[in-house]
Amino acid sequence: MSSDTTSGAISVDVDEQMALLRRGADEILLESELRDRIKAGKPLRIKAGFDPTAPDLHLGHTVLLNKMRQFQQLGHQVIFLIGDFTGRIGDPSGRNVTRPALDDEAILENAQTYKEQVYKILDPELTEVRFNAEWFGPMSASDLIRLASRQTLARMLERDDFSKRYKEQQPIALHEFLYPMVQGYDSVALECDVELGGTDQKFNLLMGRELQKGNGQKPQIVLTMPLLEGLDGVQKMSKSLNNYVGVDDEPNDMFGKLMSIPDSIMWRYFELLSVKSNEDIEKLKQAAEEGMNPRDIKYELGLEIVETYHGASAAVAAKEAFIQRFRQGQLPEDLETIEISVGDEGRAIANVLVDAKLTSGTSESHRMIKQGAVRIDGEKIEDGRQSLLAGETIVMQVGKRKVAKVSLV
RNA sequence: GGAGGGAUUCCCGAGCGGUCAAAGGGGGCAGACUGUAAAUCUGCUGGCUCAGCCUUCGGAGGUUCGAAUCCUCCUCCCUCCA
Repeated sequence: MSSDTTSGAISVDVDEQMALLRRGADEILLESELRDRIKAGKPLRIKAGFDPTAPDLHLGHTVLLNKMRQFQQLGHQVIFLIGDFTGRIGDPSGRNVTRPALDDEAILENAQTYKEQVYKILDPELTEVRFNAEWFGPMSASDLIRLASRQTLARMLERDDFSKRYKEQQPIALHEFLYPMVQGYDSVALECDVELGGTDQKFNLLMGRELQKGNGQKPQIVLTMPLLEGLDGVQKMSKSLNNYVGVDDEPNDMFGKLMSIPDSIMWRYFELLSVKSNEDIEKLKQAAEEGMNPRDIKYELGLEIVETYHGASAAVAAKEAFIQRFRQGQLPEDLETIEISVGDEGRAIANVLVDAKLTSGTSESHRMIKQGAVRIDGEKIEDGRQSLLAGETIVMQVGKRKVAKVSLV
């Protein structure tokens, strides 16, 4: 990233800045305010808060980080706020039950993981990492009550999930009302110009505007980003749905997972995750219309993302490995040999498959064999009861994705 | 405190006392095809010493030749009334 950006002078044209910042955004409130502030030419203070609940990030989380990076590219100051204080409260957003609070140790640990991971995307020079316990820790009860006095019950119930729970007579703990106020107060403490968040955070982000107004500050601009769909292309990316690409995934795995997204959502991935310019993405779309294979467009996506987390050479290697493995049906190169003991009598194939962790049980082994998915040294196996004897080293495959080199002893 | 309803295989959700390893959907996996681990089509989806056997239907007992289906008690969840 080239940077004389810290000087405060921003050279990029206002329209161009707006086009980049608008990309993928769900809403900008108010867009005219953002334009005015950018036009003023001073670096803006951009905040995004992260609850230290997720031990590690997946690409869904990086949608926000990517938007933050764009602001940095344009020379603005980004604040990565770790909600260590608010993490103790638990965020009710989109939940219908009260979340458990985290303990101190977990918070510290998670915060550390964040710091390690985000600098793969953000420019450390232009990133301010803050913890909100900094100002809430010393806050007195009277300060907090004073803060709470600014809001009303009616205002709180404007929020969908609160009003829904209220109507359905579900419990809403009082402390949950504090969360939006506390988050909003973060913006006051940091004097933010812009706050980023997911669409589900809109209410909290708007609260920041109100509290800033009440404290004589210019209200922040709110920019919401959509939630990224997971590998299935439908549901939001999440660990529990197992449709995610983890920031720490191995290069080959990461590349492969990205290749498996439905073609229909690949542009969305570009829009929300890619560091490519709008023009470059436009060019790719053009090429697609002219008949470029969607697979090759996804290669571009995979290359870029693997490069971000593992470096350029790993990205190229991952792509090569993918082509060899799945397009040409070759075996992966760096296969480790595992030793499996078969005893004097030999051991049935169904069992060796389990020993090699290729199947989860002999029932599955037999099932796979019945379906024609099992090969040994390239030859299809018909009978799982057949015994393998010691002495040989063989390559066992189950389906296209599971392979093991096995030394029988 | 009172009155009802429910707990089923990864998830949702059917289930007449026998023909239920349990419908259907989702998810997952596999095969075919391909432009890719896209799309589409087909199949599989409790375990095992696998053409046979064994263990499942909240938990513990009971009735019966036989129970996911009937009875008793227990645990948890939901709805309504006070």
